[in-house]
Amino acid sequence: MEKGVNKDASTEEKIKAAAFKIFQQKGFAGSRTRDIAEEAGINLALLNYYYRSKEKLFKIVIEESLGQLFIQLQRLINEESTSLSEKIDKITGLYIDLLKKNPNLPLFILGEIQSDPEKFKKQVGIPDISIQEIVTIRQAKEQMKITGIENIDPFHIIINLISMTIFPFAARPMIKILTKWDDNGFDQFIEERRQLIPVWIKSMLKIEK
Amino acid sequence: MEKGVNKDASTEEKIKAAAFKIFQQKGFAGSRTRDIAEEAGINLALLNYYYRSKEKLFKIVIEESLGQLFIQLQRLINEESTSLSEKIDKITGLYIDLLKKNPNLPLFILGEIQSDPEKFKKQVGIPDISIQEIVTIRQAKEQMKITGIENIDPFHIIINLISMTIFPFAARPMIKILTKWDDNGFDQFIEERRQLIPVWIKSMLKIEK
DNA sequence: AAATGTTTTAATCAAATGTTTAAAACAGGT
DNA sequence: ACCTGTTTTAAACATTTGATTAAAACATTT
Repeated sequence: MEKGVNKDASTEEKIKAAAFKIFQQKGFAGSRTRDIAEEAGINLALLNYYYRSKEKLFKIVIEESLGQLFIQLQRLINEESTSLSEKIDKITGLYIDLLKKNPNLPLFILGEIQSDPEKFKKQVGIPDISIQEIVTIRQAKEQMKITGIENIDPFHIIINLISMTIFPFAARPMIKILTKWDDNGFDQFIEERRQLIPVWIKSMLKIEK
Repeated sequence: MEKGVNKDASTEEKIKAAAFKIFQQKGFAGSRTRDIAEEAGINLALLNYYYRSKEKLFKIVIEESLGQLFIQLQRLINEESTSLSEKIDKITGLYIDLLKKNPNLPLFILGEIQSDPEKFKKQVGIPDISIQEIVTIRQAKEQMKITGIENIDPFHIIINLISMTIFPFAARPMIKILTKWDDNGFDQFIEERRQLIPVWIKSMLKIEK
């Protein structure tokens, strides 16, 4: 076997997948390396053998989590051929698709930032994608020559889109408790929102103050 | 001194206040009893002397945190004299006022639910206040005899109100990183939203699908 | 099959951390 | 001044937990 390269990827992957799951569920401080090892079905020492330390493993999980979220987003926003209206549809859909696969992701990311903003800043290069989002909408605003929203910072609209899309996932456990829905009920609720959110956002762009 | 009653409330309060701060910032697992003791400026053993255990102290913090959030809300919603429009203004304002004082609160609560929903269910009686919110809007919907939203579950509107109000606080550290705002800039942003959110919500109630 | 490099395991270490203990300091009543 | 109950402190305890070690198991090459 080639030296030092192909170290049986399956074990390495198993650990990372387990770390993803546990970290997202419990956060960094709440996750024990033993839990991750057990979840991965491997010996505890292997975790350090492959990833050196809990911190390093965590950093990888954070980076890949954010990567999932931001890279796709960037690609979408930069498509110059698509209209603003279409972009709103697509961004909403993109978020929802991603979050349906990783419903714990938003709270995980936001929680870790809150618990230690400095560490986060160091570990992750600040993504300037969201800033591009602002630029996009700002341009579009002019393009559409809408009167009456001149005084509303388009950043509000972006935050609204993101809030209405992401927040229900962050609040999912609480919503499930309150409404007594099962996974299916929640899913249906989200699918309704997939259609509704773009309508609301577009109407906001037309509202005169 | 009277026996067993007035146990120098100041110490007990100091511990609780410190616990509030640390728990909300770091979460349960991320908080060390030593941190709390230091923050409170008291000897470590006093924490157990007054509150028996970290768990018990945590439970108190959770309960009072939720209390702040829900009790006021309930009072407001039950005011039969105020119109729906006014209620929307007031609920938005109430949330914002509360969150300006405790910006870490939403992420703290939601994060703890995510990390262990069962523990949370046990520790806190499920608040049925939010359900009343639903009822309120449902009634109002009929009152207003709005056509066209017959097929939109008013729960969506409530979630939108809550999302647009709470989420920016949950994302506050990230927003501050992205926009490079200081506390003041963020504050101004929120004050704009205090006025804007009710407008958006009311317009949603009028949108035909 | 011997040698060499890689992966896995069981056992152990050292530090962190929630909790307890025993004694001291303090306050109020007699 | 003494007693009694309360509050505070320093030290210690026991467990948890991230990390390491040394040896075993496995695979590949020669």
